[in-house]
Amino acid sequence: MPNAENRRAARPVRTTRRRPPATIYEVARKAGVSIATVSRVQRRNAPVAEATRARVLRAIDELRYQPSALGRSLAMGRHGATGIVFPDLSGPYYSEVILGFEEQTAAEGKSVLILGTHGRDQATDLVRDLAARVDGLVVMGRTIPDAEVAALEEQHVHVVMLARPPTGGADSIRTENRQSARDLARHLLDHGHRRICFIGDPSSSPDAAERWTGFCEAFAEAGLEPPAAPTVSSFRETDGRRAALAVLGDGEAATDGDTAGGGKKLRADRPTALFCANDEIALGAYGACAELGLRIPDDIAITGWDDIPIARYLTPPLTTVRQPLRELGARAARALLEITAGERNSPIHQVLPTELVVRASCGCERDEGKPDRGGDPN
Amino acid sequence: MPNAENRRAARPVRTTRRRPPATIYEVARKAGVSIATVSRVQRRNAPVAEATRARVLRAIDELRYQPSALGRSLAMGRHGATGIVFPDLSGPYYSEVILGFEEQTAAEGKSVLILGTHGRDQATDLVRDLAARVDGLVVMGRTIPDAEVAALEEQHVHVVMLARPPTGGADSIRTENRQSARDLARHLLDHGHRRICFIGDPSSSPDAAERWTGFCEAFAEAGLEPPAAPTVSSFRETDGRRAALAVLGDGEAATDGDTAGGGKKLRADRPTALFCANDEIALGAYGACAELGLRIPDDIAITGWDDIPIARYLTPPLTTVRQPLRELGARAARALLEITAGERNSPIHQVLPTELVVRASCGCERDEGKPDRGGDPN
DNA sequence: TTGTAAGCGTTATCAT
DNA sequence: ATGATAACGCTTACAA
Repeated sequence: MPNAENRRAARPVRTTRRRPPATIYEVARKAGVSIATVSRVQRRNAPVAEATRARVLRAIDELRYQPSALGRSLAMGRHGATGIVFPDLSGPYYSEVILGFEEQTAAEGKSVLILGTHGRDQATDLVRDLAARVDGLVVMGRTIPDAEVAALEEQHVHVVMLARPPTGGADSIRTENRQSARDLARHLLDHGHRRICFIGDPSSSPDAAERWTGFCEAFAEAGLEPPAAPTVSSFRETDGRRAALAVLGDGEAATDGDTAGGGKKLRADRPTALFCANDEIALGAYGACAELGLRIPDDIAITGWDDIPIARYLTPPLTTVRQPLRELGARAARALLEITAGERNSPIHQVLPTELVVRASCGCERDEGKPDRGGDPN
Repeated sequence: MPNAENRRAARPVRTTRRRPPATIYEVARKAGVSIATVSRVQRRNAPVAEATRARVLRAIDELRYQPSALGRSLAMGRHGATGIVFPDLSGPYYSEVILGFEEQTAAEGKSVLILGTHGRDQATDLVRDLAARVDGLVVMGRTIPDAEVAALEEQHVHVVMLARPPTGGADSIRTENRQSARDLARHLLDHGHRRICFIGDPSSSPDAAERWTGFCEAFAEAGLEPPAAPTVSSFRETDGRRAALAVLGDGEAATDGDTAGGGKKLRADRPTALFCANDEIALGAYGACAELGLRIPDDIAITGWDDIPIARYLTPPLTTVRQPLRELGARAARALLEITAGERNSPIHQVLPTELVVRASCGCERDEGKPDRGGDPN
């Protein structure tokens, strides 16, 4: 057995001599009752005589007793916590989703654990470990393979898929992509553009894949031949810049750090519009155009996706597609809370609508109001 | 708000009848050993015969055994998790800090719990509850009162203060404010400005208070009389706009929703420069100026704080002060990991340097390169 | 090298 | 209304 002696003695003195936290036993002894009674006093429902309750309460107060979350969870068989897993945690996308998720979950008195896999190869282990600490978790996109999701469910961890099509018996919450992409591409076609380049990586995420599909469908509907393939780029600004430079410039080395850009030589067959898979890529494209001396939207039209806060402040303001990010997180939370509470035993699948936000970067003149964004709390 | 119509209804019951997760006992029985041996196989250090280990490993695999984090934590007396508490979770500030915090903590194999108090009055209870689930936690700014921090330490929860001066025996990590604020205000004075207005709320956070102090010191150093008081505003864009409208306009109702603004009438004694306590406020000020027909920086200079991603994309680009946000989170994590690991028993206090980022909104011409920002992972 | 058994701090089921 | 006491799943002296 773990020797209690050691535990309390060993610590190399932090000036304030702190005694170990009080347990339910100490409270019981001090109040002259059994631990069962102390426990009852804590759980509201149980019947306890007013007098006893008062005594116990006083003991609790004097001992500054705080029940052990561990002991309680073990006894009850539930963690009272949920987790959310993302491939990455940087950027406006995640913070909004997390915000929505946390708000809902905390309101329910549950704790929130977050995990970013950051492309680490032990991602599966990390997720598995997280799963062992929560009653259920939300997994985003292609963070982990389908098989792993199944394994998780096997382990009795309720899981909700975020921005990913249904898998197994898990709930799923996504935003609409295909139709919006089709509308946006159609909009570009209506502007008269014919050589439109899709910048993004359909193989990197379900969302990107659907945007690419919708993009192609717009061409088909217009009786046009869609581009054979997308110009691959991750969802990062620097990568977007590189990709834009590649399709617009004439191949002069466009190294990442090369501020001078690839010179001003432009490709003859360059596209007249760039359909970026997200706003960060569009941001990179803006930079590339600046380097190449291309004016937006006169020389080239650009569209993004997400409507991140920066979008409306760019010059020209970025035409994009807004996703209800916070709502996405909130719904994921609600779904998870429902299943962990056993209120539902058959999976539901939701697809939240997105909204085309037409600004000036596509060639339109329109613009609109101002938003409020949360901020530095200090 | 998206419609719930698309919630697809019930597919019969969850088909997979899931048996409860395997325990260490089942593994032991299946492998023909004692639970102690199974436990030993899991903790690497313990000596176990190769043959036995193999048998146990196989049983673990077949049973898909995953040790209970609860049981383990209870037995070991540690949670293997840390928490971080913010007053709010929206905006670029938090996401960056959290990112830095999570990276460090996850790398150590520990889980991360996050909590936003969102001004809820039960904030203290929420924090106390969180504290019961972690080995230590980081508390930002004025989320909870000093007394509560002390109480937490009493409960054996290690705490690290973030963006807040030292309290009790807790570690503290902050960014430099006073000197930078002085430098920035001085810069404005050097531009010839004399009526400079500080927009922010010193009473809302230690950071804001220090910025106000430094701001005033710059005047004193220049032999000038500093403004008597700041123009109070929370850290939000809408509030910043309202405040800016109040000091610049001549009092026409500047209601929040009033897109038309307060007309074009300007105050005669209006300031020639706005020193905003953070970038969000500056953003609101930009909007206010647009409404009032004031050109930046010709008619009025504006500065912010934080250097949020949007800052460099504004027209004109915003002069501001950059804080090492991710580093702030990372350091907080490291400090926490050190104390929970018992590697240190006397508190340390760090103040990270900030960097003045001069762009065009203050009246300077300079500008600089492009950044990369994390993003939508889909 | 391996097994036995005593905790860890709760909740919950019995009796009383 | 209250008290014993058995779980809950694990780690770890100590014995064998």
